[in-house]
Amino acid sequence: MLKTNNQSGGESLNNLRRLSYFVALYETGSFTAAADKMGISKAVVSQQIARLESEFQTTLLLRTTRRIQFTPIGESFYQRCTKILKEAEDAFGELHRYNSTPEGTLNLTAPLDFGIDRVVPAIKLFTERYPLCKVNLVLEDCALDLAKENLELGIRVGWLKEHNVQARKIGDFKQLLVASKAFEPKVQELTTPEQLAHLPFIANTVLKQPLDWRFVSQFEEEQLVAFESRISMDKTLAVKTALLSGTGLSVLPDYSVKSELDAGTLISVLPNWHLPSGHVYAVLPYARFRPARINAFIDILTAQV
Amino acid sequence: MLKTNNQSGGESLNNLRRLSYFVALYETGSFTAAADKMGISKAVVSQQIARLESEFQTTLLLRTTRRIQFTPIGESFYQRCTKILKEAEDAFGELHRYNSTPEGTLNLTAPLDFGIDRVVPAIKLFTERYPLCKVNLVLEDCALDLAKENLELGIRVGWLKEHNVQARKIGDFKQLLVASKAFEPKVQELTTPEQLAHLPFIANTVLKQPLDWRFVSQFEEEQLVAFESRISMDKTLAVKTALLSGTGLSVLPDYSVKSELDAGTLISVLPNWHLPSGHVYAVLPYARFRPARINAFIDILTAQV
DNA sequence: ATTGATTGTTAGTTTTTAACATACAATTGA
DNA sequence: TCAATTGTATGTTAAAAACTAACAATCAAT
Repeated sequence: MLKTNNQSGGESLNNLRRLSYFVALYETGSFTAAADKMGISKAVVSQQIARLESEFQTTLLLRTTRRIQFTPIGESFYQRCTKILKEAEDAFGELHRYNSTPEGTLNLTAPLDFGIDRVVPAIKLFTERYPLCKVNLVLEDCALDLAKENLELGIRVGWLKEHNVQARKIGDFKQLLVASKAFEPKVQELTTPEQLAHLPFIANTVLKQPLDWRFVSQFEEEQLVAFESRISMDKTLAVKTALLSGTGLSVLPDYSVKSELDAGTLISVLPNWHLPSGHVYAVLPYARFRPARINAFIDILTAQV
Repeated sequence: MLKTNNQSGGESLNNLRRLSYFVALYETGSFTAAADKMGISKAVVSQQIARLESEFQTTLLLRTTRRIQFTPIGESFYQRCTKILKEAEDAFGELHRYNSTPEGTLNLTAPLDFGIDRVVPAIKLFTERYPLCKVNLVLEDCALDLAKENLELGIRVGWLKEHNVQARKIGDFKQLLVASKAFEPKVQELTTPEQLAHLPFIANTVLKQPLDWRFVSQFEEEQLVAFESRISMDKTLAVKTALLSGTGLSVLPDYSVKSELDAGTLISVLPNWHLPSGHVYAVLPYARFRPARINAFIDILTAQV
């Protein structure tokens, strides 16, 4: 078997221990004190630091028997090491806390429509399962700054644009062309998207391109349709209300119209032609500590989506 | 000896190796492929991941013989782990690069006065020692946003206010009350700072409180003096020029007036009373890769300060 | 100047950990 | 159903990392 070690740091990358020793050494300022702090013998600290230096052919600190002095590269290395250790602690801490009981107030944000259709039911389950938890939900279609708004969790639907956050995909959704049952006679015999262009279309301005849609048939056939609309609105829920009253056609996410399709008050138009699907993401701020309630809630929401 | 393990992550914190295995497993999606990638046998990957899970009593992934599926906590743990590994690689990479030849253009910023007095000479040495390096110095008294301005290094004098940067102290400075030699007769016989209040004082508005100064005598005696000034300016160099022409007294950093004090064109007023001293910092953006030239320059500058 | 305590390093030994090779059971696609 | 491939379990070997104890270098106090 060919050995292909992709770790660019070389062998030493394997030893987080040495980083801890080095950090302890820096923070105590003495080999003896560092050894005490780590609960090992000072010989080990000396040996491991020496190995660290020899492997990289670098002097991290100058030693006299009475005092140690860090070189600039030693200082710099320390800065990076503490950061790494803190993050490693956090990562393990999260694993550790994960099984502990969630408590406290979960602050989260979600888009209006997805929030109402999916997050609210998840919140119900969440508060039932975890009696010590409260929830504060901020419903906004725009992507709020999590750090600034003091939010622990954001749900994003569609396509991610943010940086400075960690994102995890928690589900997918389809986009469906739907209309009220009243339109059934008009659309029943349609076979291709081209024939739709003249029908009354409601533009959902939450989307970047509310009028241009790419349809793909079950046979991979592609058709671009540019709708014209005399009505546009900036909330998906408002569009749905308009559709229900028979105002026209529009594209809505599946989670938003599932119950109406089941009940038959809305119908799927050209069900054999598919529109681009999107994803649902949980975004998390780069926070040091992540309370158990956050993962607990994501688990519940993921199971629902 | 009492074992006081301060590492909150427990024993597992010591094993960065397991993190690499877990990351490889996640990224390849198979134990066999992960083992190949790491150049070890698949038995090791299986064992180490299992140990990771058992130590934290957490399920990171669900295995079937044909497919593995990560749990939400597994996803979350992966996100943190990749970040940690990238940073560890960078830290070791910096050690590794440190001994390589600096090259490229060093982009840095420094305050006007400190820049001219200290950084410019360091640049001379730097470019002499490293012929492959160029330097672009931005002299600004305000703390520029390193990331935004595409700067690799910032020198900050006084007191740090920034976040989102790494800072290293590279020196100290004293603040000195000085005046032109012409003032010598007037100030020679003064003994306490109180007696200074009526002398003409030039306010350096780079400082937050240019007029209020706390003097401490060699006997730890403390005196607060509130100067009044009819002249204020916002550049330390301009203040010095004004002082040299005998306009009045002011407080200047030691590095700025060393040569004038040596030459006798400026004199130290009440040399037995000390003003608060400050520090010089090198601040670095949180960048992944840090070229060798940066540490090389800091080394030279530190030796100078 | 000498002592004495304390520091960091070194050497030899023991313990712990991780690696390997192999065999095994489970699942899936043909 | 069969063959191939997956992840796991086992016993063994190799390599770290730990300890103890002795050592040389330094500083403070006499």
